[in-house]
Amino acid sequence: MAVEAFSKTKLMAEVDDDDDDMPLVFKRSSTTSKQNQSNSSSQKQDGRSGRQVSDLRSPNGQNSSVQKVKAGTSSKASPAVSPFTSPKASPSSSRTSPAPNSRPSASAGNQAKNVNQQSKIVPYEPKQAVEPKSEPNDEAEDSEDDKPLSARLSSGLSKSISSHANKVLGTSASVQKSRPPKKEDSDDEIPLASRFQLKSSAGASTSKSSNSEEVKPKIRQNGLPSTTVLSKRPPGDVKSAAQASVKKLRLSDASTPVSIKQASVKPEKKTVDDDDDVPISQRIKKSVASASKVSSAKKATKVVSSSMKTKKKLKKSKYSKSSKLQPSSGEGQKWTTLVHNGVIFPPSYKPHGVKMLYKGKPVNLTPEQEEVATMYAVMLDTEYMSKPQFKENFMNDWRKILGKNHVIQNLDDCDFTPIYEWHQSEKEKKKQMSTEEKKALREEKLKQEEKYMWAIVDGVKEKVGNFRVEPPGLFRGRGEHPKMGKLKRRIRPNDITINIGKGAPIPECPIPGERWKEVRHDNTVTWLAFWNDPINPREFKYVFLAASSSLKGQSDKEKYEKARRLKDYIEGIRSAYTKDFTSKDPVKRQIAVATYLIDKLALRAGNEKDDDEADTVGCCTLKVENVEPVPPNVLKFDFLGKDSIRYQNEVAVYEPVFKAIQLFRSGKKGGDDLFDKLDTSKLNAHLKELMPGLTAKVFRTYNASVTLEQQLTKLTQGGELAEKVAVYNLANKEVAIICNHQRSVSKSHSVQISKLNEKIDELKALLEEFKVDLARAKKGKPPLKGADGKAKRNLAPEALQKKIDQTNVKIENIEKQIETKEELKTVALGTSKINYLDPRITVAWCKRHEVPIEKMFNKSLLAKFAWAMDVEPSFTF
DNA sequence: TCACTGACTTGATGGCAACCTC
DNA sequence: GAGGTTGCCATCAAGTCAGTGA
Repeated sequence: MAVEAFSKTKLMAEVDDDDDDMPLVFKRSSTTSKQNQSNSSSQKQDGRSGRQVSDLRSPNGQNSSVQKVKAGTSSKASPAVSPFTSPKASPSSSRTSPAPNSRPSASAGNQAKNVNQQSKIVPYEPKQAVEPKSEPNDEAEDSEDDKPLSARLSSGLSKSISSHANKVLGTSASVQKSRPPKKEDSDDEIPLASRFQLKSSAGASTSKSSNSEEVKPKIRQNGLPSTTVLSKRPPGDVKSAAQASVKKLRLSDASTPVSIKQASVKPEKKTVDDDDDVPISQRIKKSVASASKVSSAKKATKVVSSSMKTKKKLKKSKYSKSSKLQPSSGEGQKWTTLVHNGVIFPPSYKPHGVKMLYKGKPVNLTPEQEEVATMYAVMLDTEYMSKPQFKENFMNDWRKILGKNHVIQNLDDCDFTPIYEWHQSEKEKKKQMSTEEKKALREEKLKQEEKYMWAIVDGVKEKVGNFRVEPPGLFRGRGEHPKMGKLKRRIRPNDITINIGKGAPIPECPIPGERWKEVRHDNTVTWLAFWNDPINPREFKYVFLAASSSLKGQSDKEKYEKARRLKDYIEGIRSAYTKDFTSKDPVKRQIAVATYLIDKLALRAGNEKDDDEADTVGCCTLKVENVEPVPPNVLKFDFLGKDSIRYQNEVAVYEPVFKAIQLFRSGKKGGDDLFDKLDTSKLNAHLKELMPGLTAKVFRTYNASVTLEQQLTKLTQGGELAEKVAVYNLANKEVAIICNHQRSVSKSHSVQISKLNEKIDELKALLEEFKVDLARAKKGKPPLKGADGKAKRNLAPEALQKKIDQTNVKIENIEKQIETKEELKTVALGTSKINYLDPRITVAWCKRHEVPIEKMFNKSLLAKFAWAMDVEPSFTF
C-alpha cells in the first residue's frame, strides 16, 4: 500500500498528565498575536432551504481562485510562519477575496480587494497548483455577509490565514505539472494541518475511586467531577481506540459496589455539601484564588478544582459518581452491572373540547381525532404550513383516524383557529403563573421523574440522558423531507425493549396493565431502552446515558485520541492520495479525490440515502450537478448537506483534482453520482488501510481541533480576561465556519442592532455636547443648556475630558458588540465545541493563560469533559 | 459485494429560566 | 419589578459506521 511508508509511524508517546493532587495554578503565557479585526455581515436567503446562506464559502477558510490574487502578492509561506499565516499577512491583504460572482455589500467598504479572504485555514493543499487568472473586481468589496460561513473570517484571522491560497494560487501563472509534496519540504511545503507537529503529551486520566456504601448517594446532577481520585497512568497507558478492551478498573472494584439486588435506583435526596451551594464558577474561582497564591511555586495542573471536594463527596456516596474515565472492560463489553428504572411516558391526552370548524361550522371530534387536530393546530404559525407535503402527509394520517365517512374530507376546508387560539391562551396562562406556582410545577415534575433520571452502571450512579419517551406529534422532518407531517403515534410500553443487567430488578412498567415488549441483558451495548421509530419503523430510538457519563466520556476521549493519532499519519495519507489523483485505476482515483475533499473541505462521508429521506448529500453521494468545475482550477460546490443545510463554496484545487472531477463528470447527467465507483464503505475501508480505525469523520474532528489549537496559539496575547475570551471565541468561530455550522438569524436580530445603533447615536450627541462644554470650560465659560433646556452643572475641564473619554469607550464597546453580533448571527459556535474540539486543548489553554475554564465550558460541558480537566498545561493536540 | 440492521454521534432548534437593563 | 436578552438544555432529527448474512 501507499501507506506502508508511514503506517509504521510511531504511535504518540503517551504521557501521563494526571496530577490530581496538585493545586490549581495558572501561568501567564507570553504568547503574542494580533488582535482580530472584524467585519459585519449579512446574508441572503437560501432559496431551497429557507436558511441563511452565503454566496461563497471556503471550508477551512481556504482561499479560492476566485479571489483576486495578484501574482506579485502571492508567495510561498516562509517556514518560519505559522501554518495559518500568510507571509503577506498585511491588513490589506487579509480582508477580502473578490469572487467573480460575489455580490457587493454595503458594509464592506473597508475591505481590501485583492486578497485571500476565503482562504483562511487549509488542512492541506498540494503544491503545484494553478494560479487563477483573477481579474480586478469591484465586487470584491462584499461584506462578509455575502460570503458563506467558511468564507468568512474575522479580519484578525484573515490577516494570517492565506497560506493555502498562496500555495494554490501563488505559484507561477501557468499551469504546472503536479508533483506530490516532499516530506522534507519546508513548512511551506508541508501540508498545513500536518505542519502542526508539536509532540503530544496525551492527557490520560484513569478513574479510581473509593466509595462508602453506607453513605447516601451524593451526586451532582450536572455530573461534574465529584468523586474520583485519579491515579497516575504510566506512559503508554492511554487507551487508543484499538485498545478499548483493556480490563476495566471499575470504581466498584475499589469500593463496595451497589448490590444489584438492591431495588431500583433510588431518587436522589438533596444533601448539603460544604461546597454544593456554591456556584461552579465560584468554586472554581475559589480554587483559582487559592491556587494562585502558590502559583509562583508550582506548575499549573488543574483547571477545575473539584478534586478535593470530590474526594470528600466520594466518602459520602453510596455510589461513586464517575468523573474520570474508566476503561471499558472485556472485548466489546460495555458494563458488568446495570440497574435503572426504565423510561417515563408522556401523560395521556386530555381533551380540551374546543371545536374546530369545517366549512365554517363546528365539528365534533373524538378525543383521538381531536388530539391529532391539536397537533396540527399548534403548528399553524410555523413554516410547515407552507409546505404541501406536510399538509398532505398530515391529512392522510388524520383521515385514517377520522374514518372514511367523516364529515371532514378536505384539509382546505378545515379551520383550526379555535384550537390554535385555545393553545395560545394556555401558553399565556402558563406564562402568567407566579414564580411560586411555576416552581411548584417544576418540583412536581422533578418528583415524578427523579427515579428515571439515574442508572447505576457498575456500581456508579450515572445520569440518564433521554429517559422521557417521545410524545406523539407530527413529524417535523427538516428540509424537504418526504415524511414531514406524518403522525408520530404514541409509544406504549409494548413498543419498548429494556436493557438491564442480569439479576437487576426489571423496571416496573409505569402504565398499569401493560408490559414491556422485551427485556434484554446485553452488556455489549450502552442503551438502556429502545423503541422503533414510528415514522421509520426500521430505525430505532434509543435511551442512552447522559453525555456526562463515564461511558460517553470514554468514547469521547477515544474519538479525540484517534483524531490525534491522525496527526502522525496525515502527511503520508496526503502523499498517498496526491499520488493517486492520476492513478489509472478509476476506483483509486475516485478514492483519492474524495479523500482530498474530505480532508480539505471537511465534508462529511455521505452515505447512501433512501427515497423516503430528505435529498441531501455528502462527499461520496455528491451529484454531478453539485460540483461545477470552473477553469482553470476552481470547483463550485452547491448542495444540501446534513439537516438540509446548504453548502456553497468555490475553491481552488490542485490541478489533477480539477481534471479528475472533470473526468468524473464527463458523459454523466446532472443527477448522476459524481463518484460512481465509490461509497462510504469502500472509502472507509481504504482509510483503514492507511491508519487503524481511520474513517472519514475523523478528518472533521482532526481539522477542527488542529484549527482551534493553531488559532489559539496564533491569536492569544496577554491582555485582560475579556480579550482572551474573545480570542477563544474567534478561534471557535473559525472552526464553526470550517464545519459549516450554521444557525438561523434570530427574529430579534435586526431590532437588537437598531437599538444598539440608536444608543450609539445618543452617545455621539452627548459627546458633542461634552466637547462644546469642554471648550467653554477651558475659556472659563459655563456650559450651555442641555437638549432638554435645563442648565447643566459647571464642571472642570478635567472632569469633562474624563466624561468624553468614558463616552468614547462606551461607543467603542457598543460598536464591538454590533460587530460581534453581526459576525456570529449565522454561525453556531456550540456544535463544534460539543462535538469536534478536543476539550484538552481548551483546558490546557485556559491553564496557560489563567482563564477560568467555566468561561469556556458551561456546566454541561464541564460535566461532559470531566475526563479532560486534568490535562497538563503543556498539552498539545 | 451488497443490502440491511443496529448502535452510536452529530446537529439545529425551541422553550424556558437566569440574567440584564431600565 | 417589568420587559427584553442571553444562554442553557432538552429534544429529536439526521447523520456515520460496524457488523451480519445472503
